[in-house]
Amino acid sequence: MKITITKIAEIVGVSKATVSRAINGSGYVSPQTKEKVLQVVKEYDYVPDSKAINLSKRKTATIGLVLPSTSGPFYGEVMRGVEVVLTPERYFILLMTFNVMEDPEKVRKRYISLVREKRVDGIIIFDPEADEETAKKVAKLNFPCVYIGKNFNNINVDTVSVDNFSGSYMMMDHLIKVHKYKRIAFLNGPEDSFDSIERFRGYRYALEEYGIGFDPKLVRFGDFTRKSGREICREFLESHVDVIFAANDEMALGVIEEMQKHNLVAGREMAVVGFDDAMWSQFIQPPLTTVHQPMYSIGKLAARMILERINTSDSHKEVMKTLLHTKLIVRNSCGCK
Amino acid sequence: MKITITKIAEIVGVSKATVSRAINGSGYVSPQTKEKVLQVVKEYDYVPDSKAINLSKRKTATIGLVLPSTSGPFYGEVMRGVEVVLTPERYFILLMTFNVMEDPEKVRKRYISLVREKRVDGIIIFDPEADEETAKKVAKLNFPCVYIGKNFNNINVDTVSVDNFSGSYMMMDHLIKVHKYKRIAFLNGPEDSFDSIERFRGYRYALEEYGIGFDPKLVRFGDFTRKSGREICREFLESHVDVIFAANDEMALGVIEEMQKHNLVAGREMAVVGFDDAMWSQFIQPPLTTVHQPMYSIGKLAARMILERINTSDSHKEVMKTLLHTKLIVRNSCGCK
DNA sequence: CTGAAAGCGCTTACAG
DNA sequence: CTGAAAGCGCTTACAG
Repeated sequence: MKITITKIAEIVGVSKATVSRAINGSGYVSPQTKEKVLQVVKEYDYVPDSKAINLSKRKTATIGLVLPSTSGPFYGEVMRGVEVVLTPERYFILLMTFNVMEDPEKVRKRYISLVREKRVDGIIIFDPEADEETAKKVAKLNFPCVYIGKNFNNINVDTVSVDNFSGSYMMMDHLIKVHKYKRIAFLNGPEDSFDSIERFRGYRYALEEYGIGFDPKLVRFGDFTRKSGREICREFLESHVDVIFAANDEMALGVIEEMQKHNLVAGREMAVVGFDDAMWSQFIQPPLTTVHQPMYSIGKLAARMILERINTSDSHKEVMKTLLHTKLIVRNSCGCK
Repeated sequence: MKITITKIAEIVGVSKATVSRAINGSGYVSPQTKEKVLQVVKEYDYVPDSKAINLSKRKTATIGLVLPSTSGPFYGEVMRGVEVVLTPERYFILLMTFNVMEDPEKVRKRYISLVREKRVDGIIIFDPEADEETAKKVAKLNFPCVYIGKNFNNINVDTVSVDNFSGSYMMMDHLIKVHKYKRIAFLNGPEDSFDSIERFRGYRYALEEYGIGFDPKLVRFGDFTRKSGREICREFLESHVDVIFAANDEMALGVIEEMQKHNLVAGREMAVVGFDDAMWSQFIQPPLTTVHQPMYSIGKLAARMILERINTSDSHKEVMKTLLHTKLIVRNSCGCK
């Protein structure tokens, strides 16, 4: 036998409205009535049904969080950041990832439904492969939403991402100023990856800045996997470069592994650096010099932006495009001791 | 101006009931009416509000998932397993972790509220530190729920966990049979950890089985951290043991690091093995021999059990206590090449 | 095959 | 300070 607010009201001998007010501390209730109500509530162990509250209040107190996967190097940090700001505000997190369905487009449809069905009050989307088409659809929903990792410049949607350009530049700065490297190879990521493009831009910019000629022969496209790191490493082995700057840690790891196979050690015969500061990057031999991405901060910021959107009724505040700084992590693979 | 089922009904010129039936494919609707309805639905881009559906159907189509943290070594795998079975069944996942609040008891209250408020249809709880008190409370709710990693034997709640005992035994079997080690130190976890207890039990059992005397001096309690691995390693350095079997990978890593400091390499001067198969355990030097826990399978199984509970109305099926097998991962730190 | 009506379990103006 | 009533936006017997 289910116990509802109606029942409590009957037992106490007041109206549902009063019970509601007593429980929520909203509106006036005489201390005596309030006490009586609260006592019966406790006695019957009554807890309001959130489904009814949600419908009545037209909100769900939950935020959707879409991630590329759960097991990746830093998605956990994003989650943590999101949680840290959302939990104290009494929001719940609805998780959705790409690591389940074959077709990413299905996931995109699914996260769009999430908001169209009003199952969440806002949504944080980390979808590195999202196309502008999708982003436009999302923007059109006119709903609290922030994209992580893509700053769709010409689309009217909030974003928070990392300054890949300056991160890459900082790394180059270290390689050139501290190590005096000249022949710096760049192991790029996929051509259409926004991150890759920015990191490559940082590479080129630094080259120019320091008056080192850009040599297209020193650039190769990989696909962010360890395997492509290995393969491309082989190609570079003969061309006598000072350092391979891989656009992510996975590929850097591949390079290091390939070198080991040839009895070469990274940081001695040739330096190797990465980007991401993956969890394991400090554990490999030699520990990897890389660029740390502030995933935790990203999560926190994204969550704050969502709350901001939810709480400001002015449905047309200007779009927020935020950029966070990276941090250079110097370990040993660059040649430092 | 919000578009609801009532509006659609008006436009088409039928009742809400019919619209509902047409959309959901429930009950009879003439093909003509159905088509008309669906067309207007499309035209106005109507999507039913899930909050209303939830209330009306008295369910939420979401499952709570409680995890110790998001960034840990294998929680991502649990999530993935859970998602893989829940997503095709059209369930959503509400995530809650311990990595946010100072006080774990608060989180426990929070996840209990989750079900009391009926915000979810079922809940999967991975809470290694949960006491019996909490488990009893949860059991009393009489609600689809499964605990991961604790098999509260005398409590009426579904559980799925890993067979730590046999995992530990397998490791011992390898150390003794393959490597002929005799002086096997055990670096235990916290005394009150259920996992530790079982792993220690496997250790002792194997010793007995192989007629190796149990030497209490070869057992130390750590706290599952890298730091305690380092500290305890020092104590063992003089006592000339063949191998240190750490109750988890973190501590094994600590041991290896401490050895390095003394210019000792794990697997040569002294073997070191762990338990967990943490993400990075294959990357460290030497790669760690350890016991793999099937976290992905655990996630899948837990999710299946929840669905089972939800779908069988017989509210009193017998309690399910499942145990999954671990797998020995032989790498090099045990002395294997 | 379709509609009127009750119901899901709350909240919240409004009136007193 | 409190209650009656409308409303949130659906679903689902029930009757026809």
